[in-house]
Amino acid sequence: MVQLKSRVSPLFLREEELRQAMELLFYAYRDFTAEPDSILAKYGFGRAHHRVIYFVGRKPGTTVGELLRILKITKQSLSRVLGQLVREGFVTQESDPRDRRRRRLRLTEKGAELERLLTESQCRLVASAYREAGAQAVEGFRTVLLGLINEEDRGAIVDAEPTGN
Amino acid sequence: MVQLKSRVSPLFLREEELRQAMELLFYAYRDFTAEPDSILAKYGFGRAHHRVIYFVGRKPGTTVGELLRILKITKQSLSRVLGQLVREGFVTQESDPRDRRRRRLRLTEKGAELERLLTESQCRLVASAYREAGAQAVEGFRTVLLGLINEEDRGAIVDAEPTGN
DNA sequence: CAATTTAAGTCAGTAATGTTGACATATATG
DNA sequence: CATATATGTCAACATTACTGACTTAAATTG
Repeated sequence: MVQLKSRVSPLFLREEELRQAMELLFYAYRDFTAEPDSILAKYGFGRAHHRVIYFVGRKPGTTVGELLRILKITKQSLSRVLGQLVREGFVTQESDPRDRRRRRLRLTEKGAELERLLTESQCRLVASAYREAGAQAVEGFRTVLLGLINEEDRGAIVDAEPTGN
Repeated sequence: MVQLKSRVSPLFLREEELRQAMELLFYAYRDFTAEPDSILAKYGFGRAHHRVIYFVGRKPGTTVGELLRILKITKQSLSRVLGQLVREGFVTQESDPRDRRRRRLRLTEKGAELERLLTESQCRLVASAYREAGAQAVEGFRTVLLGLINEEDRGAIVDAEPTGN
């Protein structure tokens, strides 16, 4: 089969390989978000809330502008979701003392709890895939995904060291 | 730094590693869908249309039920998008002669053209990431992503051989 | 200091994508 | 014939995103 196909079209395997990558990304993302989505639904939240909770938890003190650059959505879209999270006591805002235009965002204890719930769920999935795949595969996974990401953002991910403020 | 942190919490690197995976998936998916999204916008379509066009193009003769299992959305959600694609001449439906309840879906030439446009865009991105990463990394990428996917669906991706009907 | 830029927020309208629930039709199968 | 299956449809609604126009407060710059 494979021999026949590659004789007919030498590009077949290559295209097949690339299409497989696309499908893997689709299915993986679909399943990667399924459990968090169902947890969030219990809180009346959606995937957008998850992203805010995740990135604020990941880097406490993030500003609104930073979130906008990460999420690549409009200020108005973020505002709705962030406003809900603040009103419902999952996230706090406080002016940065050095530049009081900036609002530093942080999770409340309630917010941190939800963040843990969501992250633990995804950690289990990723940890299991990592274990099954092995360290070398994990390295390849990271390399390829990094290559899919906009160059400007690559640094932010690799460097990411939670500074604690 | 790393030494200090891993002394403080031996689980630090592990959790850090898992969080990095989550972020890689988020950023990669964000950037992976960006270009198709902007192409689709010119046609008045969105990501949902892309998925239908992609999977119908990938496996001509797919039925509605099969699409529903792949996309994991409701019949009503699919119907809206699929209906548009049929009405606007991107997809055709014809009853399966053996089981005339089933509608076999296929791309029209117009649909195939759009599919190529979208897939080529993503192919370029994936091919570039694959080239930079190397064959071994690609293998790891596939292994890990496969591990993130629901077991039931894993087979479908690996086996996937377009039968041409 | 005055003018400008930056960070954030707000109001209004619109669109895409998804959901539930109820029901209809055609076809296949036991 | 009764039932199950595949598909389609109507209606109402929620979430997430968008554009455009404007405001406020604070920092920066000439």
